[in-house]
Amino acid sequence: MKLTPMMQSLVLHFGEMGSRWGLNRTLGQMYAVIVLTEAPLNADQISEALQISRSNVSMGLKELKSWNLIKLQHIPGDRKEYFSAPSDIWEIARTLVVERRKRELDPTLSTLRDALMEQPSNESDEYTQMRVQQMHDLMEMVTLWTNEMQGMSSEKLSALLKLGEGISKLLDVKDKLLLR
Amino acid sequence: MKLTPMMQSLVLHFGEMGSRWGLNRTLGQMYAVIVLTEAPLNADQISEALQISRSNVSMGLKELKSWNLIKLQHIPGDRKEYFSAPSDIWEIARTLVVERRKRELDPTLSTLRDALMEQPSNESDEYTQMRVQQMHDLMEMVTLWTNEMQGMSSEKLSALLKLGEGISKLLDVKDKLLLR
DNA sequence: TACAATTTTCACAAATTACTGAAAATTCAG
DNA sequence: CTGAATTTTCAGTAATTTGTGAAAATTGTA
Repeated sequence: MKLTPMMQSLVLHFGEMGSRWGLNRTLGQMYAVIVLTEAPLNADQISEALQISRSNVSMGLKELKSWNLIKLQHIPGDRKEYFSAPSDIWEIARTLVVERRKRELDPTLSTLRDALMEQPSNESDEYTQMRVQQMHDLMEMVTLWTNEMQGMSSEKLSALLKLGEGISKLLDVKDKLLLR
Repeated sequence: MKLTPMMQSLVLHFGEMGSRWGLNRTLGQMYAVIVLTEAPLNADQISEALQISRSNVSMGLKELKSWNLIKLQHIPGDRKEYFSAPSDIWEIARTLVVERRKRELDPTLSTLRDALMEQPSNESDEYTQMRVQQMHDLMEMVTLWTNEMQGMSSEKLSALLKLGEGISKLLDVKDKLLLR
């Protein structure tokens, strides 16, 4: 499978970004090619398109599966496995958010809770615990929020994000309503 | 500077997480010790606390400065430079969000725009462009949203996050109000 | 200005992470 | 059940990233 120049440059860019997104170069490139191609792709096609070894593709697919970012499908009369990305970009975004939260927040939340259970050994530990408490509360709110996001339809999510600066005004309105 | 066991374990944890947060182990540890200690710290203290070389600390501080995560201050009668984190945890969160956006979204947004300007070479490129458009729109909304966040006070931000599942209901209410 | 204290830079070394090819394991059509 | 097709694993290697010490640059006081 040969990539068009447009695809080529997008794939290269997503490769660069991959590492900044907690994935890595190859994973970024692989996901780019899967997301940006309409037809489901098999491992050999990805391997050829990106000029990387078949085994590397296998490992990458394993990782993408663990992120729930790809869908496996079969094509009648073909024994190979084909992969595609969700057609709804909001579904991809929701998945990315929840998976990153799992990896970036959940373990920390648990460590922070442990620290809060400990007995402070001196006044310095007391300050530490105070900060830990603040971080914990903040992260817990973010967690609740991302959970909420999981239950929202793409339409609703889109409407929420479109609010943009409106969110600030909406909050004010809410306060007014409750003050009555 | 010797770390208490509580600090020690928190610092180790934030080291582990550092790499998942787009920083790296040392940067995570450094920021943990700065955030969790009340008094401002100088490079030698950090170097000693984390058992890493003075030059490594210097590079780490440079990086933390570029993230706007630390404040430089001077202590009367001492020529050394001392660093501390903002006391408001929400300020730290806001900074993290905007800096990650700069690194993780802005460059991609620009690449996506470039791809949208190009002339599709065939129907496959047309599909690609359609997806690029979707990603672009989504990322632009997120950008607007994070900008909005920058202008919000810690109190308001906290109130917004506390809404939790309330946000969904609030959105419904908003629609009702507008439908009248 | 001179110089000691402090910070920064940078070439190299160490550590970590990613990639490959070969071999093992699995899958499924006949 | 067999065996060819396909996927996965894994040990070794390659590439990248991170950390160090020595030297250079900067800072600020006397």
